[in-house]
Amino acid sequence: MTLTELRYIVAVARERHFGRAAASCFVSQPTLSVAVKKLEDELGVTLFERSAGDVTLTPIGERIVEQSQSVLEEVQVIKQLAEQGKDPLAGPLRLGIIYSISPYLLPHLIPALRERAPQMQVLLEEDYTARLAEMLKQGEIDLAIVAEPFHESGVVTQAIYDEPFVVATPKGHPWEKLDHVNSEQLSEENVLLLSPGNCFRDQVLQMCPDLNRESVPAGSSLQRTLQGSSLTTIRHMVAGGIGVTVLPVTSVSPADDALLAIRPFVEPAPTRRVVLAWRKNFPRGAAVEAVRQAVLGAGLTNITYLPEAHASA
Amino acid sequence: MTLTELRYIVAVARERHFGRAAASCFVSQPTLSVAVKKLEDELGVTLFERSAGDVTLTPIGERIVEQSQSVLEEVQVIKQLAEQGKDPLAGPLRLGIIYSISPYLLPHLIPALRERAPQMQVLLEEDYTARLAEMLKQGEIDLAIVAEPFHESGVVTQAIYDEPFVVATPKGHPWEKLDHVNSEQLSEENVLLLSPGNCFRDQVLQMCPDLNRESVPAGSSLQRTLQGSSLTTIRHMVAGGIGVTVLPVTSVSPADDALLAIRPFVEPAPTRRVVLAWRKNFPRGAAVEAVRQAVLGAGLTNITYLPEAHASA
DNA sequence: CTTGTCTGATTGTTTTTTTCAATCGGCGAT
DNA sequence: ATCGCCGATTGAAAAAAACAATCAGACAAG
Repeated sequence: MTLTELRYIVAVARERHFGRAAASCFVSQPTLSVAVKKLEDELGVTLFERSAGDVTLTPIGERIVEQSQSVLEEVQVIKQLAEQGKDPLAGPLRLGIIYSISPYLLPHLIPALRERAPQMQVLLEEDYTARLAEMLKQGEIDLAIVAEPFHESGVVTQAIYDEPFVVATPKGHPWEKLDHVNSEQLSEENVLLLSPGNCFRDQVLQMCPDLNRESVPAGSSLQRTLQGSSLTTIRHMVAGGIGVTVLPVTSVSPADDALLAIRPFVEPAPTRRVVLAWRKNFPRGAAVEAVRQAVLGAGLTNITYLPEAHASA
Repeated sequence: MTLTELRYIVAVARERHFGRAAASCFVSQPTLSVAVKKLEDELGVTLFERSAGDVTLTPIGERIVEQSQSVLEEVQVIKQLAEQGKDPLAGPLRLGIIYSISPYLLPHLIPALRERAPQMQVLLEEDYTARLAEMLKQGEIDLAIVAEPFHESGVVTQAIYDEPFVVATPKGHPWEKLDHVNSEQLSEENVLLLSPGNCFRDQVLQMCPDLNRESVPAGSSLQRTLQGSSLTTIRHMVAGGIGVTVLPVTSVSPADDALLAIRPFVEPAPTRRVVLAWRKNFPRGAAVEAVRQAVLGAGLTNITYLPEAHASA
C-alpha cells in the first residue's frame, strides 16, 4: 500500500471515472487502473464496481476510501508541521548561561535577540559551566554561553569576546589612586571569591595562583580569601570594606561608582574568553548565529569582540 | 513522502540507531539512511541529530514522528477494514424477490442460507420484477430472485429451477375429478389473475392467450377474469367459489387441501423459469452462489432444478 | 445487426525509484 | 596513534511506476 495508491482511489471515488481521476492525479489512465488493481489485490477486496459508463463504490470500498481520505489528511498534517518547523529561528531555543554572565548580559541580549528574531522564544537556564555542559550534551539545552576553558566531546564552541578583569575595592582604598593594579598585589589583600563551581572563581585563581597557595584552613580568622555566593553579594561585601575582589568588566555598571572603586589591571590585563557552545550536530545554525549577533549587538563595553573564525570543536 | 519513509523514521525514533532501525525494517542501513535523508530534504527539516553513538530527535522531528505514527495507525485501519470486508459472505446482502415467490420460498430459503453463511445478513426487498430490475441496476439491491423473462443490460442471470403451474379450483368443482387440466379449458371458467405488474399474471396470460382475448371491458358483469392482489387472496376467492386460478406449484401448501382442489396441467405443463439476477460486475460471487445453493437446498418439491450452466447475460 | 464511441484493462517498454554491497569518513575510546 | 562503531556515500542491480499504444466489452445510434 502506498500513499499514491490511496490518492488514486480517492480520486476515482470522487470522479467516479478512471479517466478523469487519472487526469486529476496528473497520470495516465493505465497507471491509475493498474495502481487501483494492485491495491485491490493487496487488500483482497474489490473497491469499485466497474460497469460501463458508471464506476460505483462497493460498500467496503466506500469505507476504505473514507479511511484513505483520513490518512491523507493526517499526511497533510505532517507537511504542515514541517512547514512550521522549517524556520530555524522559529520554535523555542533553550539557552544556558553561567551565573557570572547571565545578570549582566541578558538585559541587553534579550532585546537584541528580540529585534533579530522576534518569533524565536528563548528558554533560559542559569547554571554552573559543568552543569550546562551536561545539559548541552543531553539535549536539555540547545546552546550555552560560557567561559573558556570549555571542551566537551560532541560540542563545538565559538568565541564571542574576551573580557578583561578589573579590581574592585572599597571607596577610599589605597589602590583607588593607582592607574593599574598588578595581579601580584592581590595577595596583600583579603580577596573575595565566588564559591567553588563558579568558573569565574577558577579563572581568578588561575590568574593569581598566590591566592590559593596562601589560603589557610577554612574557619581560620586569618584566611585571606572569602567566598560570596554571587558577584552582587561580593560587591556589597567589598563596599562594606571586608576586602577587595576581581570582577569581569561586563559586570561593572555605572551604579557601582557610588559604592566601589574600580581599577584595571596592568597590561596585559587578565581576561576570560566568553564562547557560545552547541552540539556539533545541532541543526539550527541560524538560531546560533542569531544569538551570536545579538551578543555582538548587545552593546557591551570595554571588551574585545572576536572574529567569526574563532570556532573550534 | 511515502509510507515506507514514515515507517523508517518511526523505527529510527524507536531504536535511536540507524543500524538497528534498518534491521527492524528488514532493509540495509544505507537504504534507511537514504530514505530518511530524502524525507528530511522533502520536508525541509532536520528530523534527527546524528551524533556519534547517539541519535536524538529534534523537537520538530519528535512531532513529525508522532504524527507519522498516527498516519501508520490509520493505515492499519484500512488493512483491518479490508480484512473484515474480505469475506464475500460477510456484510449484508440486499436481496430482492418478487411477490409470487417470496412468501413460499423465504421460509425455506432463510434457514438454508443461515446454515450455509451464518455470518451473512440478508436484507430483503419484495417488489415487482420491473422495480427489482431498476433497483438492481441502481445498486439498491445486490441480487434478485425473479422469473423469466428477465433481460437487463449490465445484469446477468442464472436459472435455478423451472416450476410448473397448476390449476386450483374450489372443492367439488368438476375438474377435481380430472387427472390433468388442459390450458384451453381455462377459457370456460372465471380465471382469477394477479393485478398487472405481477409477472406471474403475464406468464399465465402468455400461457393461455384466450383469457386475454376473451376478456370483456372492465366493469362488465360478464368479464371472465378477475383480479386479486396476492396469490393468497386469490386462493381464498377461489375457495369461495368465485372461479378458478393458476398457481405456481411452489405456492401450493398441504394446508390448501382443505380448501382447494389442485390439478396439474396436461404435459407438457406450462412452467416458469426462476432465476437469480445480479449486476455483471457485482464482486461477491460467493454470496450469489451461497444463495443459489440455499435455494437448491430449500426443499422445494415438484420443480425441476437446473444445472449451473444456465447462466446468461 | 452493424458500427462507432466510450471506458477500463492489458501489454511492452522506458523511466524512475528503491535497494544493496562495498566503502568512506568522522568520532570517541582504548 | 589505532581501532571500532556508526552513519553517509557511491555505483550497480533490481524493482516499481508510468506511459503510449492497443485491446475488449458495453452500449447507443443508424
